[in-house]
Amino acid sequence: MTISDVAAHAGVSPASVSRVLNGRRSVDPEIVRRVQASIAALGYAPSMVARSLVHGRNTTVAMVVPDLENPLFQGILKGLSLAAAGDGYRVLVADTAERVDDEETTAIEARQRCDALVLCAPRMPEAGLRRLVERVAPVVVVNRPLPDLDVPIIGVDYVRGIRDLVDHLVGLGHRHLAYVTGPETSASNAERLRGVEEALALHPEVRIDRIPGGSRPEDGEAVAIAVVDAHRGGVTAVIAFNDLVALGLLARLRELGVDVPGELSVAGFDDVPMARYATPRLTSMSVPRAEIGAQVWARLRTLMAGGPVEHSVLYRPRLEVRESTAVRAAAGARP
Amino acid sequence: MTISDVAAHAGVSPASVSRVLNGRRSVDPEIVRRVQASIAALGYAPSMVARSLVHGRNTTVAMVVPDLENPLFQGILKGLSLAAAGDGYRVLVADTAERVDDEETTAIEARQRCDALVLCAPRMPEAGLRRLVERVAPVVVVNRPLPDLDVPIIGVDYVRGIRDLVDHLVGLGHRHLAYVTGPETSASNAERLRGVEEALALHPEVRIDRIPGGSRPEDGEAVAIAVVDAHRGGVTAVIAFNDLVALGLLARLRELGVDVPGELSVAGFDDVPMARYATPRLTSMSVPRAEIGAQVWARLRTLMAGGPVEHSVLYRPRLEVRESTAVRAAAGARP
DNA sequence: CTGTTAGCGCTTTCAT
DNA sequence: ATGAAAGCGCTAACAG
Repeated sequence: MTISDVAAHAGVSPASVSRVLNGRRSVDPEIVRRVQASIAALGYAPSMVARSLVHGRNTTVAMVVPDLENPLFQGILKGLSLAAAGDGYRVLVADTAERVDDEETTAIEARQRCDALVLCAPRMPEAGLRRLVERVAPVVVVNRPLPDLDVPIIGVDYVRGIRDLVDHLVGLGHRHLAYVTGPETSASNAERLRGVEEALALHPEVRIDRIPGGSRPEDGEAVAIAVVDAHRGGVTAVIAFNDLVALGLLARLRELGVDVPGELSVAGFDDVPMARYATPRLTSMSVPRAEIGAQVWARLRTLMAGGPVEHSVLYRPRLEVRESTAVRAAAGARP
Repeated sequence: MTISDVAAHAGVSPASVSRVLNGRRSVDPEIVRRVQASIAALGYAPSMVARSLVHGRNTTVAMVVPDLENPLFQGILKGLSLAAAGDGYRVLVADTAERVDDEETTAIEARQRCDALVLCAPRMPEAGLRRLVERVAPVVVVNRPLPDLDVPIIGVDYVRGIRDLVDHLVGLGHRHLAYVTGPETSASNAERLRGVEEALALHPEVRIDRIPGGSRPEDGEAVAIAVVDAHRGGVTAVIAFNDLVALGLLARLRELGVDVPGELSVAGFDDVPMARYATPRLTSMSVPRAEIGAQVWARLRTLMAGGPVEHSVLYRPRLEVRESTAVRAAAGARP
């Protein structure tokens, strides 16, 4: 069923059908009527593919993520998807299932199907990422600083976020903290660690231990024993790599009989939707997921329109104080 | 940059380039070498769109969901996306942002861009859904029973799930339960209500009140007061529409000083990833999200290959007993 | 205002 | 084994 069938049925030329389809105003109302009738009668639907070939674009963009189950990417995807839809674009998702080795191939393949690409690749080695980025333009990168590269980057200021979080904890009287690290190769973990360093420099009286963790709730549970040990060693507040880890940690700490925040304060990062329903409600650094998605779209759209590489943006996470962090108990207050 | 440019550069015909590109074996090794060299030299990448036009397919399928932030759809999307990727297909997502009125248009539009469609439309009126389904084939429907319609349906047996959950609670000694309802128009809420009815018929000694709720954590929080009232009225166990509601409810109940499961048992539905990290860990009915996505893909693939409408499947939720449900306290045990 | 014509970039007979 | 040529379904000049 093609545009010619409709044309034949309506007794006009394919061009006229095309005009009607595209709402060109310079068409005799009578023809418009006939064409529309034929379209309805035949149940015709235009081929977006053919149209794409002519126009040289898809009105589809791809987003590559390491894991669709991560609330951070979900939120960004949602924001991107909604913003793009506002301009008639759709989003194709490519989940690399955390397989860093497949990321480049996947990204290139996804890009070929679409007009532009959004890259979330927190673990890809920087050199490879740089090479890739040059190859798949127009592209916007999420959460990866790439100095001197001509690409819009929408990110989160993890360094500052961690500093602010440490400030909060220090303000509550804590002097001996612990940071449960994320995945070794995670770029945002590296930034958080820089945040830790900067906080240390700013607060000479403070100590921050590192406890190897991960990025999922299971990792948070697994690290609970180590956290308890650290607590025995004097740690009174712990910052988890992200909320998922914090939530897992919280669950396990409760089972281990640790009172949060009475004995130990716990904070997360990302402010996932569930953070505020945890027990106790989790203090976290909020990240504007949907807004990031929308900004990604804005950059992408400009790029696709042949516009300049717009300014990158770094969102400063906002502290959401809830119940899981509290003033340090007076020394010796613990039974 | 087209295939002809490569052909010119390599001094062969476009047809030969195409053959090389598609790995046809009947090509002189020397030509293969030259073409590959030219491709590399020119940095040529084939146009998937042109290829799609010729082949009449996209190798892309669309999935329409009411809300990308819902863990149920996220899991299905992930499963679908991975399974499809295994066959070289990608998934395009269309989030209708819960606007039921836009669903039909969105679905049709998304379908036009892709080779097939996955429809998650829990609130669309059945008549409209039936009409839509006929229009967008090949299509697979998720979580909506559509008797007598020639469409594969992958769903969850909510009726049975609720019955099993009630059985669990009754087995723990509870006789007066409450069900916090989901959205009025939700098809799966209707099924859960049927489950409630059947359970009632099976357990004449049991009573199940209905408390108007919703589908999100906020709804769970909002309904907490009503739940406490019901508890005063004798209810000892409550089933929430889903885990999100249960989690919100749990958080609020704790603040209201209600001991779960000591005074009141609480159960959810869906077994979202966070359920097992709640306080107390939430008893729930587990639903195989990723598996549903994979099955959806299997059906879709058969359909696209011109195969028959394969059998629909209904997954029976599995009871995950955790800490939030317990034996009913002896009468009068409450202080 | 409408129809004719020439592609968009690729694959695929069909000859050679 | 290779090339020429005819489309896939649509849009956009360009005539008329």
